[in-house]
Amino acid sequence: MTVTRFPTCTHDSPFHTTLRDKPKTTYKTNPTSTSVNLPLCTIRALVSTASKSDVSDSEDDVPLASKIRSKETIADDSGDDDTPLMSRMPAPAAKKEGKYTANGSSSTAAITNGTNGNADKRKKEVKEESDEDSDVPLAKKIKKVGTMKGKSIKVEKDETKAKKLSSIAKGSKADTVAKRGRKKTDEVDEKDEPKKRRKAKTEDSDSEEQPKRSTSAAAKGKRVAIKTEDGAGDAKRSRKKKDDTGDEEDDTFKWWEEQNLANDGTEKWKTLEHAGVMFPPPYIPHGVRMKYNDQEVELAPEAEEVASFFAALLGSDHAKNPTFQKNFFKDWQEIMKKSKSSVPIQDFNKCDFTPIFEYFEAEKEKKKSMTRQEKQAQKEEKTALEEKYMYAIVDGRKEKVGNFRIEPPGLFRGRGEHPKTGSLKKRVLPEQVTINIGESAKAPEPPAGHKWAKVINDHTATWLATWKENVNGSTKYVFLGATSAWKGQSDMQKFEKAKELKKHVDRIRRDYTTELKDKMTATRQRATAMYLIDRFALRAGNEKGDDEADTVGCCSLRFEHVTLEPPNIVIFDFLGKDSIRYYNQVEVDSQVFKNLKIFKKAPKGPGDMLFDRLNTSMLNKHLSSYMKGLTAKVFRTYNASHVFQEELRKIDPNDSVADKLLGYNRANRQVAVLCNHQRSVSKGHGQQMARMQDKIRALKYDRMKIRQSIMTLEPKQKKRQPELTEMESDLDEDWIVEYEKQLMEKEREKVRQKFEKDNEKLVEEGQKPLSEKELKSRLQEVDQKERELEQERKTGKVESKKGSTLERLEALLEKKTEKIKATKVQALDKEEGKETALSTSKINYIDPRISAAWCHKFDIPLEKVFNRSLREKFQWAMTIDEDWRWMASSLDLSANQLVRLAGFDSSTNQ
DNA sequence: GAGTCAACTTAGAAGACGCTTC
DNA sequence: GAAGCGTCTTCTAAGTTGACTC
Repeated sequence: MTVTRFPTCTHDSPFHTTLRDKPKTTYKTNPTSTSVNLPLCTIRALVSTASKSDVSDSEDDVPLASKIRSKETIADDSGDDDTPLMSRMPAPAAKKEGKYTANGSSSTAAITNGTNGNADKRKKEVKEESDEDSDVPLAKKIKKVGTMKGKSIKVEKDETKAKKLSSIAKGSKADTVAKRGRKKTDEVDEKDEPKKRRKAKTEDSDSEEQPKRSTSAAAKGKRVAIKTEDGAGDAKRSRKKKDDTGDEEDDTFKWWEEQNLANDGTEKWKTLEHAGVMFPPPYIPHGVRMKYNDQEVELAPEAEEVASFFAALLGSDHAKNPTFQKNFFKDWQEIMKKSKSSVPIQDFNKCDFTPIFEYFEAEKEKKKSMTRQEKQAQKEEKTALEEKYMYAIVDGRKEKVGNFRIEPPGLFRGRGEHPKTGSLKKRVLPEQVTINIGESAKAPEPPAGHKWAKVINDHTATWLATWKENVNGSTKYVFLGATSAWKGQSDMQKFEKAKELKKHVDRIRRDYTTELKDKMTATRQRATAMYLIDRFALRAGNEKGDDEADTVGCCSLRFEHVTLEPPNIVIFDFLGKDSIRYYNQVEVDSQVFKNLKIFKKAPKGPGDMLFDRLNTSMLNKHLSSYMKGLTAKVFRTYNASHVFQEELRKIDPNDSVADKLLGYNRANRQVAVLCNHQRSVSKGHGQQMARMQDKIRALKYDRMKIRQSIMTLEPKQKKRQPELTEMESDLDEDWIVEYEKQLMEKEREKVRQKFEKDNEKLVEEGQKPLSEKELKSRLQEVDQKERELEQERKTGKVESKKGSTLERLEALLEKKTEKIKATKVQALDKEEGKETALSTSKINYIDPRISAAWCHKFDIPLEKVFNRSLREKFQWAMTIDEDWRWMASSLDLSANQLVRLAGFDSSTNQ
């Protein structure tokens, strides 16, 4: 039995094999297999681990996974102090002794807390420097701060380089100065903190707001200090400078520079203006007749509209889904009852929607063939109609609205086995829509002849409009866009909360480990669930209704979702959010294994809840006793960001930018795998992979020929370099014969083309074209080459070109080997990435400040890791705190220290 | 404490867009 | 300039969480 784990992880990481809903047998494959058609788990493991050197060619025939494993073992044994959090989860004995404190954390703690050997000296230095700094005239300080603020990381590149050079020359003086500044602001922050608490208490008697205050204290404290110095607190709206990334100039409210952000969780705005929502255009009948029982049918416009919803999906998985078909047909018939069709439609199987489908296809083609100008005109027309809805004015600031369009009618595309998939989503009328707007603002006009359900002025809500959809009765909202202050603040608070968890996580782990053995079943269940959420990034798992898809999370796991294989292997196999399959085969703590065995014990059977004495609210209530606002969800954010930074630490600082980026993407991928973020495989993926595989084989063939040339030229090399005699993997006699045949065919084609081209040229120049005899002679040369190849195959001897030397051939061999490695990595990367979606983790789970700091540290242009949308969404992370960037540029901080300072390292746990 | 609901975040699919290659 | 492909954007489904009610 092979435990499927990520060989990359030097710890008992929560990485797992993640698979779509496919037959189980497909995945229970030996991960050490070398077959080209590697099982996904293996490929993932290979890619995530394979670095340039990992895809070592000299070990070509050794299973890659095995190679990686052995490497991993070495890494494991190295006693690396920087072992990530999860590996420091102690073995049971250590747990008993309460050895949860991270080993090797002293240096880290020292960096953060200033408690290492030189700490006192440093403290003194810092204090002196800090005092010194306090004498700097205010105007100068403002200037100093000002030059750092508001610039993109890339803009600062040269400045950073200069700083680095300067600090090398002056023994990191720049660094010391920067630290001095940080220390000073920290001190200010500390002094201010009790005041802030008092103020907060006065403002809000509800002490539950504490975490929000700590959030602002952590992140805004320094900002507050800076603000106090530069007196720019009233800069409600600052103009973003156009950076060299080509981004447009725009108005951005830099809320992260504000001192007094509305943070009490009640009032979100004082004034709010917007233009309401945009309704989809009314249906215009196309008049194309579908067929019923081979007969053309004339439908009333309402019925035609619904039929068209289905027709547009012909060929898709939805249209093939029997539940989808059934629900659509039922709702369509209801619509048809209201109007008359020329032929009564009773049986779905007799319906032929192809004519409508073809009509849509033709329309698509028409659109495609429009000229550039026509397309542009259409786009401008659309923008003109939408413009007024695109922005809202919140407290006098212009903010982008996210989804101002009312969802158009259509067929509900429920995922997985949603019982209501295919049901008709009816057209939303203004009478169903509630508008939320400021009292002083003019309420938007509803479409002519209509009125709004309600117009309200709820200052505690961040939605601009809401309505209820008819299929599931769920509430839909119009919110501001991701770049808005509301969303940004909420995002930042989320990451601050995750950072805060690091202060508590050791205690939480210690406690749940103890509670795994508790007498009370409910407590043991809770502890076991916490273990699973923490270790495998499972979602909380609310219970679901019968009218929803049967998906589960941790608390809602059932008997059949967990298989136990002694001594301590657990196989999870269930459908999670969006009906994405979660399959993971893991080793667990022996007590967890025992508990799961008990929770599955008879009379429980399929259909029974594993944690029958636990639910998400009980779990979250318990978690919040450790830290205000701590819920199951926070563990996902915490572990994702933590894993990400740990993976970044593995990147060699001396690597090229391209290699660093490869490392960055791999780190991102690890997080995506951890969180089970999947995507569907693109249509052409198989073909693309086959092409890449062909390319690798062709390169190996070339290398084989070079090796043979070396041995022919210098037979003694066989003894000196026995690997020269090794057969290339993936190449066999049959393949070589076929390949050479193809090669010669291509060669002949080239000769013919060249011959024709030569003749054309000659004719152009008024000369006599070459004779057919010449062509024949040239082709005979290819025939000769083919015979030589055959001979080489038989003898294994390859005559090298004139002037070839051993050195040259060896250089050529090395080059070819490098090329093979690079192509293999590329192929593995592609294969691994085929069903892993990186964007979800980047958008939602990884603290953008880690990326920003990393880019800054290694001079990587930010746009290489964040596209324009992300740069806008995460603006707060780029400019919020000088220290993040400053830390990144200081030379005496290692990459490891850097990421620790980014705040996601468990080794700083208290 | 179970049930319900509002309000928000997280998620993958699909469509749009733009770059590269032939 | 058409095709192929990857990336970005939009859309909306599907989660989580906390408040409220009984």
